[in-house]
Amino acid sequence: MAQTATILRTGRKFDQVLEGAREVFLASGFEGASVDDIARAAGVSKATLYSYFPDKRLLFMEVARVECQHQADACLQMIDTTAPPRDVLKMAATRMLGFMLSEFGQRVFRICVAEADRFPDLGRQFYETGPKIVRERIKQYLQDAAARGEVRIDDYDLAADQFAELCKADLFPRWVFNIDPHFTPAEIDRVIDGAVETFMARYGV
Amino acid sequence: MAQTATILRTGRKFDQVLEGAREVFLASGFEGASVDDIARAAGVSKATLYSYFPDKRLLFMEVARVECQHQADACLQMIDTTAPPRDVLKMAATRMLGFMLSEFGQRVFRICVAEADRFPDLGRQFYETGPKIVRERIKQYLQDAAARGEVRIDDYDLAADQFAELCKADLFPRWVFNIDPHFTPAEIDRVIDGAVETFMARYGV
DNA sequence: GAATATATGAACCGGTCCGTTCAGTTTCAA
DNA sequence: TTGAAACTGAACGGACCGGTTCATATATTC
Repeated sequence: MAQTATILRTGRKFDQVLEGAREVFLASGFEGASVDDIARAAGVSKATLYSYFPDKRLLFMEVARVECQHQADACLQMIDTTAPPRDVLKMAATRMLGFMLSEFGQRVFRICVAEADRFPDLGRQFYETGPKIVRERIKQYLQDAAARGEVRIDDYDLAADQFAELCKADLFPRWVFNIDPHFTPAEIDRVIDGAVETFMARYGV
Repeated sequence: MAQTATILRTGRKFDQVLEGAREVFLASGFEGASVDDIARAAGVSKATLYSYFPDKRLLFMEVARVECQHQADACLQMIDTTAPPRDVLKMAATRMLGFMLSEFGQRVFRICVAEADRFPDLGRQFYETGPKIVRERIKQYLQDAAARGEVRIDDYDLAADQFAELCKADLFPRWVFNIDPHFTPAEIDRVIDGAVETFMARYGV
């Protein structure tokens, strides 16, 4: 009979399995990770693993779900939005790049892109629990700042997207294409300052 | 004895093999493409395929090499750089996005990201035969325009990178995260015009 | 301490895939 | 026409992988 293909959350070693899967999936992607590897990394027998998760795919989706949830939680801590625009933007840029350039952020991005065919919702889920939240925050801040007369913007959506993209100048191609994926603080500051400067040149009062 | 592991280019069906491999690799990536699929797509027996290429990996690398070469050739046709900056930038943006948003450009990008571990040089090769060439062209143009007093720029590298990133605002996240990867000309124009406007607000005289 | 739930590990199955082999066929040039 | 080079198709070995099974062992609960 068709057993309900859901996830069993009770049991002593559920968290071990999830943590091992997280580790191996992040390191090797979906296809590259074998279930035996995951069981070994989790310190658990394969039979135990399969007693919790009906198949590899659902295990992967659960790992992705939890990671996206963590990301969303981390995004909730925000910045002092009463400071001058240049300072707020600089803080926001620093935070965004901090995540984007982290080992973890890069791995997640790679997996989202690589598994886009196999898991069409993965990218969406990742975007909505991360970039989208940040984008909405920046947009909200820009609207408030405009009300205070600190900036003048016609298209808030585009402005927020532009700022996010400006922060990736130079850095993003370098790491995504594996050219020189090692950044000094000076290099990052150069990009952030340049992004703020360009953004304010267009939208500052 | 150790046969030299090089590629045999003579033979009637060499091009067929390469074309079949191109088709299947672009559609399915490296791991997703089976050698049997490629042989079938090429209309060639697997034995023939292996008489030309010592293994799947080298076949993939040769396909990537040829594609990157084509990309480099396509980049050589450039734009009328005597026009006003706004027009030149708009043309350049249209060309860049035309490639980036094309089915082919998107597939290549996905494969570069997905196979970054297996083929560390792939991303570099792709970058140097495409984005880098465009970047150098834009940089050169900006220097010429600055000499003509049309723009005022301190960091040409950063300016070129910023412009390229500005062109991706909104569009890039939407397709890379599979959110709404269908763009109307109006949406593209909005981004391009916004990119030119922001760029010129910062660097225009 | 007995009963029950949970975990083990090793073997196993069906499947896919890469790469090889080989006897037989087609192509092509001399 | 003849002979060598290129090609075919089908099969095969060996490796890996996802998922299952089961007899045994360990932990928990009453």
